[in-house]
Amino acid sequence: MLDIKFIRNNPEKVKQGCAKKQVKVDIDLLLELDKQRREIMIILDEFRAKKNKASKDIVAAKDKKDKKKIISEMRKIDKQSDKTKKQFQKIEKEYKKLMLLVPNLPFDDVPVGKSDADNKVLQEVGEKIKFDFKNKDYLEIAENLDLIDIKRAAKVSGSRFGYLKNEAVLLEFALVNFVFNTVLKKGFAPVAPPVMIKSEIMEAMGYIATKEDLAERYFFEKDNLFLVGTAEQSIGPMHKDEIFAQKELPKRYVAFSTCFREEAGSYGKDTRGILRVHQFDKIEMFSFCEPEKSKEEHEFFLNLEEKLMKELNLPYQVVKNCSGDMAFPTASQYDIETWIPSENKYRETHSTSNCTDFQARRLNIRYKDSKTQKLEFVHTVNGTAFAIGRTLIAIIENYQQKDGSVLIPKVLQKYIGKNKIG
RNA sequence: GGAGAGGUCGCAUAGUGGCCGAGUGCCCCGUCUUGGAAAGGCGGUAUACCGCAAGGUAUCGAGGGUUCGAAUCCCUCCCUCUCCGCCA
Repeated sequence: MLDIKFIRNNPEKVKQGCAKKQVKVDIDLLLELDKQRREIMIILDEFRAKKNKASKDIVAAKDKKDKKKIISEMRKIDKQSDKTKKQFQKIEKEYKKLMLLVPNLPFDDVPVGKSDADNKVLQEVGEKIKFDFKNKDYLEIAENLDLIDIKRAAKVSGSRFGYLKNEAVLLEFALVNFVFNTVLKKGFAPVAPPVMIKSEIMEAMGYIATKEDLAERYFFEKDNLFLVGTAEQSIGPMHKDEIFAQKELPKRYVAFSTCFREEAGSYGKDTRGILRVHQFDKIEMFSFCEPEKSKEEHEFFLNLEEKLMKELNLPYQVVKNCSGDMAFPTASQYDIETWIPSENKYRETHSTSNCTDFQARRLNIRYKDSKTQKLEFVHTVNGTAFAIGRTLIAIIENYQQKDGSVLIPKVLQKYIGKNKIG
């Protein structure tokens, strides 16, 4: 949520920001509703002030006749104020609805663009392996080594599901341990969060504002619960309605969770294997920090992601997402794309976002400035440590050997107790 | 799933229709005392919105209702706890 005062003072900037983000929302209507609701609010406050005063007069009045007189007057006023109240509630409801449709605005340095095609590559890191044999794609290797079973998953769950088996599972837990050992030193608290969250929480996190977003989510109507698409959606609201002391910040979490995505808008896209599935496990980092430090924290997250990638020795590129490819609550975003030899291209494996105070405002998460003693909204930053499925794909493809086996990345070997699969 | 109890200002509690935005204790902050501290004394201590301001309004889990007036009464929902059942 944006600050209505900011929208009032910078309507053109907000409109431009929405346009850059490819979000259609009627800012003029919003401002008109805002104006109306404030006008009515003043009238309503006057009614209430009158009523409050009358209440005191009733108590103070000694004479019964006086009391009756005041009470009958108040009955009349009540009818008017009820009308005003109804009017106010109607406008307020529309106003709030519209407010929720306004996305976070991109920073000025975010490249303007429509889709991921307009993202800007910042740098390529690591050397793409040149195979001296005909390299295979990960699924073929994984099926040969009995690491991934799509066929049986289709039988049991349908398309876009997969069983991980044998060393793939060991690799998953190795990655989890590797990440935890790395980031716990940086002050992250580990969390295994709920993966079902209330609809109002999903809304506050800014992930069901658009039709596309909504279509992407799994929802249990009878329980009013959404399945999370990322642990971010469960970690952010942990501190809803809370106030941090300044010294507690940055408050960092690293969460392991399963993630659920409908992939409704991707029919026919990446239908093979486990690249794009309805369910996958992911380790996600999240931070609540001071407003002035969120850019720094965002860079820190990107650096951590790169550090993890470098330790796995996987070639990747860093991408600065364009305005149209950023999520609704995001002001600035980087993706890391990892080299997939069989496709001869980089594929998205990581994403880190600075959501500024957009989520904190909706969730009412603040901190007390130790100098001014004032309450301010925190900023939230999130980032992928590893999306397990896609990381497995990258490992299998980049570490494959001529004989069909797969080497295990050095930093993971100690968790598995061997250096090779197959 | 069945039966019951309950949700008040950071915490603990008081408060059963007007004297309650709300008392008390603890915590915290300031201050006095001290070489310094503890103890003690005194004072302070919610947030949001509207307004240039004075000030006004709202908030006792959430939302509705009754009433001139609701923390207090009624309804719905959410959450917590206890016992029973089921269960990893």
